[in-house]
Amino acid sequence: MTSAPEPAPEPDERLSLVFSALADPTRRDIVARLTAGDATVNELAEPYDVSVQAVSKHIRVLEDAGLVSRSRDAQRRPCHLEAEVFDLMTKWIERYRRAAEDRYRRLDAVLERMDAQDGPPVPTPRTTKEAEAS
Amino acid sequence: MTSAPEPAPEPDERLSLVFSALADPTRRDIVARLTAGDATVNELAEPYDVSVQAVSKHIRVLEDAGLVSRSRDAQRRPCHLEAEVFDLMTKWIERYRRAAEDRYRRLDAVLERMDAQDGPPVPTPRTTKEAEAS
DNA sequence: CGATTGGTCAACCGATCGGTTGAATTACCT
DNA sequence: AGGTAATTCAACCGATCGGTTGACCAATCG
Repeated sequence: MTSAPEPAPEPDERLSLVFSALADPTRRDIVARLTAGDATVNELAEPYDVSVQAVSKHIRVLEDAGLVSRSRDAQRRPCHLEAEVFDLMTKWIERYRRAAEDRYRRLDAVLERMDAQDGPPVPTPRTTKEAEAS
Repeated sequence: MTSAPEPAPEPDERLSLVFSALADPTRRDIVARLTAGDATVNELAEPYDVSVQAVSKHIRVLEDAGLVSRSRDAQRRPCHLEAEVFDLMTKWIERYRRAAEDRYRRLDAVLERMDAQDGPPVPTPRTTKEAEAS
């Protein structure tokens, strides 16, 4: 009972966990430091002026988000940065960055056409309502 | 007093705001829908079964994070998705994704060397403690 | 003008968060 | 076996979060 088999969260909740985990500056700093190599809880806790328990909790959050994994080394539990998750984030972000770019391009095209002819009276970009109707 | 000039948050806090804003699935959904075009608060609130005030708050959070901007159109306040912020996130993520990759490459090199000679007795990756000493 | 539409402000509520302290657990070391 | 180092568990605390309801602007329409 001590180790539940982790019911494998669906990707949307996974994203929530990852973003939420990285919303805390201390947690981001821990991630940054782990890029230099694996580290134990005590090593990670040393630079901050909070209790070791607090850092342990932070690591737990990162672990639940899939950002770090841990192995066993005697009584130590070294933390290891998982790279895979960054791909997940990059994919999510890239999708919307690209969409925004496309929107810019479309707007540019409209402006160009407006410039070529005289002024059509609808310069406002389409709302989602209008988009649904198409 | 009603409109403070926004003291321009430093990049680290900015990252906290962005990640925190995107940690909520409703907010991510709003962002997704805004890629199809600008939309008003009421339009954005319509699909969800929460109050308009709640959605208004969500939009406020996205705005504070710099993810959306708003203009005026009569009594309407159309929301517009800001693309710039995604670059900030991508830059942050890419940095650590790359670092993780480098770490893999270094490990591969070590393993190769171990394979060429007989076995050097230190297969464990360096800890941050050790990294500091170098 | 008064009524209505679009949106926000204010106060409140239960849940979660980041932090604490104290006790328990686990594995090593004489 | 006893001691101690590394980590986690448990209970608690104040602050913030996501949500509600009700009142309050602000701008348009009759």
